[in-house]
Amino acid sequence: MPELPEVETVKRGLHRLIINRKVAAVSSDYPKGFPNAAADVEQFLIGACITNVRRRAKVLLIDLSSGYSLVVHLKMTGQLVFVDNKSRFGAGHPNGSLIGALPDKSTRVTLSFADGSHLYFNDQRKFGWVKLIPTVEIPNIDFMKRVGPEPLEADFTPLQFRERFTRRARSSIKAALLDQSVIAGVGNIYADEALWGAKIHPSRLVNTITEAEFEQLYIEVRFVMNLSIEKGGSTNRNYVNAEGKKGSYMDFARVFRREGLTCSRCDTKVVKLRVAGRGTHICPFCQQI
DNA sequence: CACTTGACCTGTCCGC
DNA sequence: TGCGGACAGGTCAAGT
Repeated sequence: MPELPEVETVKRGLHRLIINRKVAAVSSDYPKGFPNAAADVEQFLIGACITNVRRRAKVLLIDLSSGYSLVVHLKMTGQLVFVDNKSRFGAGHPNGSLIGALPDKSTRVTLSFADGSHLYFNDQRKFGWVKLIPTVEIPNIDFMKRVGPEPLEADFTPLQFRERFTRRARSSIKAALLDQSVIAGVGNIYADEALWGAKIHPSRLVNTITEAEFEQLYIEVRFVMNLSIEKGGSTNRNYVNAEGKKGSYMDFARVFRREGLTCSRCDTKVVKLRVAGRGTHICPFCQQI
C-alpha cells in the first residue's frame, strides 16, 4: 500500500496519538510478521513508553524508552490504527473507524497501552512486519544501509537526484524510480504521477533521459509527494491513517487508475500498460517513447 | 554488478 | 451463483 506520503501521514498521526503511552500487553499469533523472541518482548516492549515516532523511506520507526524500537513495514496492505479507550473504532470518524471495529480478521498484532487504548497492526495480505530491534541497530539493517536519500529533504538537490540514477543506466526510468536504493519512498502511484508530470514515458531507458527531463522529474516527484502528504495520502484500496481515515490524493490523481478518462493537458485518453512488472498509467500523447 | 522475474498472501473483480 | 484467472500501494531471492 503505502508509499512515502501514506507512511508519513501515519507517522504524523501516531506521533500525535501514542507518544508517552506505556505498553501494557502485546498479542500476535503471526510469527512471520512479528518474529520477536518472547523474552525480548517481555524485557524491552512490555512496560516501555513510546518516546518518538519516525519515518525512513516507507519504514516506520516507533522508539521505546527501553532503547529498542518497533520497526514497521506496511508493504501493500498494512495499517496501523490507534483506538482510544472509549470505543473499538479509530478516532478519526464520528461513528467509528472507516475500517470497522477492531480487532478484526486482518489484525496481526495488538499493542495494549496502560490507559486502555490500543494500537492495531492490520495487514490483509500478510506481507508487512513489525520487528523489535535495538534503536542503535536500525542503521545496520540491510535495507537501511542500501536505501537512497529522502527526496523531500530540503538539502536534496536536482544534481543529487540525477546522479542517483547512474547505477540504473540501462533499466527503464520507472523501474529505477521504484528502486528504493536510488531514491527512497517512491512507489507505483507516485512513479506514474511524476512521470506524467514530467512528460516522460515510463519505458524510456535511464540513459536516454536528458538533464532537463531529470530536472523536471525531480520537481514532479517532490510536487506529487508534497501534494499527497497535504491530502493525507492516497486510498486506492486499503490505506487508512492512524485514525482509520482515508486519504484523498486519488481525487487529484492525473493518471493513476484513470484509464479511459482524459488527460487534463491534452484530452487524450489515459491508457494502462505494464512496465517493470507493474500496472502503469500514461497519457500516450504527452508521454511518448 | 545490473537487470528481470517469480514468490510471498488474501481478497476482489471480471469474464465465462 | 459459481469458478478460474488476473490483479492489487512492496520487497526479496533467485535467475539470466
